Parts: sequence; structure tokens; C-alpha cells
Amino acid sequence: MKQIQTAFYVKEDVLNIARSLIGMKLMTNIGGRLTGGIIAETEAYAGVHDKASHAYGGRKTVRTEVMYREGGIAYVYFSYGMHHLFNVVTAGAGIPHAVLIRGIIPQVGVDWQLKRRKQEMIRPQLVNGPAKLCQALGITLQQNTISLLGDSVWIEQGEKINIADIITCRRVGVDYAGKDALLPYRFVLKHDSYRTAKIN
DNA sequence: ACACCGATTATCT
DNA sequence: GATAATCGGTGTA
Repeated sequence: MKQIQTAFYVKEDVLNIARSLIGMKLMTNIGGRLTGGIIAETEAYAGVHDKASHAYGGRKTVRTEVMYREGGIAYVYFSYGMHHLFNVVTAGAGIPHAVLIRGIIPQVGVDWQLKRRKQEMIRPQLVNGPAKLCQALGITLQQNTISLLGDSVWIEQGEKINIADIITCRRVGVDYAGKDALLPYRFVLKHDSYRTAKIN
């Protein structure tokens, strides 16, 4: 079994999971195309107490219901009328934790990733954002709620990362969360040549 | 380098 | 009817 197993996803320390995901490989096999890359940037969303989380205050809607399920599944949502964002649901059932994947280093099926992104060359802007990597890997609302233990979208062991090579900083685009926008819930791989995003 | 802004629609209130 | 865990293009320097 190459897929990371349920025991990893159901832990309650979402920050630790978000940091541990750095260096692992996010893989998709969608439309007969095998694509993937090393996870280089993540953000933790810590459920009901985190003002930046879609589940803040126990908010439960058609969209966010998936966050309350047992960890190890995908939470994909559609934003700004044109972008898909991919999260890993974590913790046990009833605890709506999630980790947003914000950047990868393309590794598998790079030609398909370029094609999906309508680009010719491998450049930082290929996959250095949450909506960009979804487009490159073919992730859409179709993948919402699917198990990460299946053979369509999954995470597998990747490179061993030294903890000193991970930058911890503030999350992006969550100003509406007030004080919680300042929390150090974002993890970024140092020396990622595909990253151009600013570190706060 | 950085600031500004328009695109476009599922989902929520 | 309003909002949005973004992106890419344009403009100024």
C-alpha cells in the first residue's frame, strides 16, 4: 500500500499533520493521467475555534459538512467563481479540521500538468498556488469527499524533510479572520524553486 | 518590484 | 443579493 493510511489523518494535531505533509507526494490519477508532486506548502485550518476556518463556530452547511467526517478524505471547494481549492480532511469524525495544500513541486506527469495549465515551460507559476495545483492535477468538485486511500487522489511517502527546512508563517488571504489571521499555521518548504509567494 | 483590478459562479444568508 | 482560503494581466517605477 503506497497510500498514507488512515492513522495518519485521524490525529487531532492538525498543525503537526500540516507540517508532516511537507515533503510527501500528492498524486492524482484522473482521466487516465497520472500526475503528482512533492507537497511544498500547506496551511492548517483548526476547526471550530479557528476564525479562518469554514467550520468556525461549528458552522455546518452543505459545503462544509465533509470537514466533519473522519480524516483521510478530500475537501474540495470552488472559490471566486473559477478556482478549485484542495484540502485534506483530518481528525476523527465530528472534528472539522483540514489542511489546505497550497503548493507542490511537479514530479510525475509533468507534461499533463503543463497541458492542463496551458503552459509550455516548467516555471514557478505552474503550481505555486492552491488553485493552480488543482488545475495541474485535474482536481475539481468531482473529487470532493473522495477517500485519499483510493486510486484517484492520494498521498504517499515522499522525501524526508529536515524540520529546519520548513518555514512557519502566517496564512494567506484570511484577513477576515481578525486575530486568527496572524496565527503561524502556514508551512513552507525552504529552497522550493517553484515558490514565489511572500513569507509573512 | 509592487499595487490594483476584473473575471465568474457555487454557496451561503 | 453578497461573498469568496485566487489568479493573471496591466500599469507604474
